[in-house]
Amino acid sequence: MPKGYAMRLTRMFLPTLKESPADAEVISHRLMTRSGMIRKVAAGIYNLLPMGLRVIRNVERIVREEMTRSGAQEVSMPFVLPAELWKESGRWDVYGSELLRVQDRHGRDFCLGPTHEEVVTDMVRREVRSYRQLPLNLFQIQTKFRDEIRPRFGLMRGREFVMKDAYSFHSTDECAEREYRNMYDTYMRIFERCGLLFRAVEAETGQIGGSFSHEFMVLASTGEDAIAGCSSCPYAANTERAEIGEPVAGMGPSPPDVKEKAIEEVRTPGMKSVEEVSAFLKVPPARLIKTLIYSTDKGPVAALVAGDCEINEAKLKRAVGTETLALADEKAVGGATGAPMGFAGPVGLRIPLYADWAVRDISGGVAGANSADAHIINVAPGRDFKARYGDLRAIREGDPCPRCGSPIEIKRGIEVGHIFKLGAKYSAAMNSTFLDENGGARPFIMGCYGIGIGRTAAAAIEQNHDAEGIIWPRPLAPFDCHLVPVNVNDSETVKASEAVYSSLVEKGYDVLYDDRDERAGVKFKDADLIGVPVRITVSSKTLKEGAVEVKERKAEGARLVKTECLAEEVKKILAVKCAPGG
RNA sequence: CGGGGCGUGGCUCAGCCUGGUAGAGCACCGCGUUCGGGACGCGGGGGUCGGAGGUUCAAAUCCUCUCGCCCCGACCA
Repeated sequence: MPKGYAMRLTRMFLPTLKESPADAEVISHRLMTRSGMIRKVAAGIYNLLPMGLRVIRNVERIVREEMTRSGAQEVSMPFVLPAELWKESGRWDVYGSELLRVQDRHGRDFCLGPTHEEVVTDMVRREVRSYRQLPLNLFQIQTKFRDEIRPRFGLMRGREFVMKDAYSFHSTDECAEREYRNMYDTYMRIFERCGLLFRAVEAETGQIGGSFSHEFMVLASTGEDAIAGCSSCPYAANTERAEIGEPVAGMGPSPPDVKEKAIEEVRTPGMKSVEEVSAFLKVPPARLIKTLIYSTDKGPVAALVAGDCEINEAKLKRAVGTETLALADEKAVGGATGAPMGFAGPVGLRIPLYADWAVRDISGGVAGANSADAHIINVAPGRDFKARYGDLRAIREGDPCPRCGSPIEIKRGIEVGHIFKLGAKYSAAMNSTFLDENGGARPFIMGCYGIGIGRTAAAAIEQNHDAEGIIWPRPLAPFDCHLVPVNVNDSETVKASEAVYSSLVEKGYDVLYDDRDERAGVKFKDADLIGVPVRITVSSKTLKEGAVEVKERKAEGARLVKTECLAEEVKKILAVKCAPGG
């Protein structure tokens, strides 16, 4: 077995902090800063100090090994990318201000790479001519730059960040889907090896595009994403994506005894929000027909949802079949409804109406009257307006699972990985083709697969910490053992500590040796903060019994272990959940 | 991009309203005591108060501009 990494704390560049900097609001950011892993250089841009880099390298190593094992090949593409490629794919204009653009001395346009579909597509189209050279999966672990509107949360959401991105090229859909499943399985292995609690969920494709995708979410209460999971079957999806089945007719929110009456206009001065109208007219929110006007590339449309529901814009976008979708501004609302914002309703509207299933079952509904300060009551969908019905609302806790009908649970997660089946989106746009069996030119079918390296490390902390500090899962831990001599002025203690130090390193463990002349309390606090899985405390007290103290970071108490049994004990502790090859 | 807030020693912050010689805690250096959960005493070093301009006898403090950073919002009428 190769020797482990030995480090004395008196020699290590490890500035720990008692207090956390004022700008760190999430726990991983605070703990990474306090434990001397990272330091901020500018908004969303960080230095990685030795302790932080060791963790990042651990994530990278696992990702690299599993990607390679799955058949992907590592490459390295540039960080500064020429504008031409981005203009060719069309994204130079649509990516927006997240794309940091720069010019060289000749005034030529470049950008800092936020992702590498264009470059890899260009690379492959230059070299790959035949279906015989396919499939191909190329990955890199590399720095990206996205000029986020609001960088925050340390490594969780920086502007500059390290990402593993992989791109696969195929001659057929079936082959691309096979690779998608291969990557899905690979990602499962990667995050399992990282020792994280996570879930793979169906996801929206967003800016990258493509036909379907999954996100890999580390479960943590502080996560930025909400995920919907079935309480009894494996269905799980990002709430942006999660489907809701068509409800059985007659099971709507309205009481069945509401009599069908003719519509009637009522004055509702200044009552715009669902809450105001509901309270004013004494009608439950579920009987309001919330009408939202959207501007799309197919012109204005109206979206109808029950007053107690939230619209899901991704679903609306799909239903309308539009590329762009944005809530209409005051002017556009006026143009479509003839009324100021807050009084739109479906009755008499001359633009396409898209309605959520739940609206169909409303009787005695209330909606805007399309004139200022007025609503209409006794609205009956079907009688008073016609709309295209579908699943348009955001999923909620307790909604039925679209697969099995059991109640949905909402949990929070941190997106650490995302896989996409892209299809021919980029290859077609960039005229990137190969020759098939019949000698015909066809665009590559592509997939792309990303993992946020730094975010994975941050997510591990969000998921594994306590009031004292980080509790590293062993595979990501910067060290295996944290060796603490209680008093470095006691020669017996030092002698025993040095012996433990060299013997554990000799056996292949990475050992952090706190040889500082500090009080025990200071060393213990730092040890808890840094979160190395095993702490070994050496003191004259226990040495009298020929023993040292072993404490697992994640466990409560410590126990005495005879020095001659220490190696065996450490091996036993670290073997639990020890990753293959790690 | 809109709103709000903050820039004072390496870190966390007070001082600003009401202008008058720049402070505390932590960290750092020295000496001593202490030594298993962020010790104590004594002594010490370190800050053009983000930058520029203005008002004033006098500006960290008031005014203007500027830069940086942080928070909220920028989809639910």
